[in-house]
Amino acid sequence: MKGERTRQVILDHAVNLASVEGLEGLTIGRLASELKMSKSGLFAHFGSKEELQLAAIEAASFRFIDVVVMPALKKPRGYPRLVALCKSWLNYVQHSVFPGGCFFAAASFEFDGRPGIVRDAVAKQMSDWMGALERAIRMARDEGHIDPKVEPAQLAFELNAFFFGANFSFNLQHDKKAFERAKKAITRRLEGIRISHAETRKRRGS
Amino acid sequence: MKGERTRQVILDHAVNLASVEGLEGLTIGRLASELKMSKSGLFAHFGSKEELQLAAIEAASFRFIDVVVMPALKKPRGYPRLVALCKSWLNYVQHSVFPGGCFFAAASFEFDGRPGIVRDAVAKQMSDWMGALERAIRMARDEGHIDPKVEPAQLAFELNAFFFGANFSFNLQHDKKAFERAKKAITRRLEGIRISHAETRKRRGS
DNA sequence: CCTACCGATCGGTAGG
DNA sequence: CCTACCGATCGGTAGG
Repeated sequence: MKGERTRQVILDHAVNLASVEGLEGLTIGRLASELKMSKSGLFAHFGSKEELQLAAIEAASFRFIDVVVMPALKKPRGYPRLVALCKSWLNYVQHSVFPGGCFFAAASFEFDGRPGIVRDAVAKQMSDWMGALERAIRMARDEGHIDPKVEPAQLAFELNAFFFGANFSFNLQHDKKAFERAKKAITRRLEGIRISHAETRKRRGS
Repeated sequence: MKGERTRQVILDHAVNLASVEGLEGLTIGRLASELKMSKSGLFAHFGSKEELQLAAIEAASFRFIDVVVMPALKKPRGYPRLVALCKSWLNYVQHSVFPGGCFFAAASFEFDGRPGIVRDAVAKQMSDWMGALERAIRMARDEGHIDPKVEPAQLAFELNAFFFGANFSFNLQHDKKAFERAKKAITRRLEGIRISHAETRKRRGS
């Protein structure tokens, strides 16, 4: 129906605006005027600013999954998928999928000092993402592609830190070497724990 | 004089408030009511919200230098000072020197998608900090404490990413292992490029 | 989805 | 440093 389509148009714009102005800086008045709607007409779709924020977080997560996670899932599980996930994250920031930089990095640092259900929703999205990253690492380990002593949560922490670092260097510092640096850091870390094909076969005893 | 003292009290509070609510979320009205001053009396110290934001950034930088940079400078240049800098950064977040988490990490992600002089001031503070980190690395290299092939800017990028990662895990995720993870990541990276005392003497030909 | 409105708060000013 | 304001905008409501 039409109401649902309008809602999607609103949310798409809300997500872009929030990535620049923050989830608190996102205002119903500005959103309405940019979309040439009345404030109350737009407001009626959500019922409160908090609901709008929660809906924006959900919409941003769909976009993130679409652009970062899904393409990587086409790669075979193990080392190739893990590398694909890292590459598509860096691409996602490089192509400014959200105009103000990574929506979730911004939201994480905006809400990390405040309580509330918006913060909880941001934290949930981030731990879902860290969980996905961890699973990709665990699979690579179970496939015998990386050192079995690797702790998935530790490596996920480090990779995510490099992603945040790339987002920071690129968007705040406008450093052209941001992605080169992040790639170098990630590659060194992953190559350091990689097990060669020959070694993988040997370990499997095949 | 008394005006200057009042100004410091205001800025001290402004910095704390901004670390939680963001530099845009910092409002003159709330600041005034928490300090039991009139809005206009407080306002007169700065002349505009933008000037208040710039003054808060400067005050935050003094606090940061005091707590993170100065103590590390007491250590001998080279590897010990580099390690001290990393440790005091993690301590700084662990002890919540700013109640809402690292002021500069928050400000970086808040302003990374917007133009203006506040953004420029945040970017300047961050590149000053990255510069200090780079210098500490370069000294360690020049002292023969770490592999001469290390690129200071690359390593500074990586260490800073781990700091942001620790801030994220600790403040948003309330992960008790945040600092353990960051320490492990930093230690592995630094130990990997470290040159032993014996080796340092040999390379110097002494 | 709209117009018309509400009280509260925003940054900022006048005048002292 | 204050009181007393200003226009603009905030989130939200009434009624259609």
